[in-house]
Amino acid sequence: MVNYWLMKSELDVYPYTQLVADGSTHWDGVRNYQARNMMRDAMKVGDLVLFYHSNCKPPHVAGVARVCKEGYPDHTSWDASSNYHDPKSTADSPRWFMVDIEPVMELPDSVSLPSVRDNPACENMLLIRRGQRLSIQPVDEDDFATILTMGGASWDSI
DNA sequence: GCCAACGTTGGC
DNA sequence: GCCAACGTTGGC
Repeated sequence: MVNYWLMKSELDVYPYTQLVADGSTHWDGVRNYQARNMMRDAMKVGDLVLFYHSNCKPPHVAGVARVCKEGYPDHTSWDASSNYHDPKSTADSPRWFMVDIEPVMELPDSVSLPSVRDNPACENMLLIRRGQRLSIQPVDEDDFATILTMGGASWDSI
């Protein structure tokens, strides 16, 4: 069974175009337990991801990605030279986990946060819930399909 | 730059 | 275990 997710990336830190250029990437640096648990336990190879650009005007869903490697320890957590270093995490007892994702397709039309907020079909999405900060969120299949349509795409284009 | 929301830390 | 202080996220 395929699950659906939304992953946030700051536009000026790691945009979707960079994922396309890289071919795939490991989603390191997540230091939030809820997000970690999703990557460690719930995200499976083949799951589809809405790639969301935050910290830009307007924030928007830029493309679709796919999980290509399931949860494994985030090695940056025990790398003392990394910005993401956590002294409580070691290679023997890793505290933080990541997945790998690969690009599937850039949306023909990016889907802005205001447009999601204005679409009644999206009213239950976590993304527009007040105070919602999670950088990785589960997405219902219906909502995933709605965003695809709003982005000028469809299941056939995946 | 501001600030609301929320997670984490650490003293008690 | 409580809770105040602090840090971070992220839209605006």
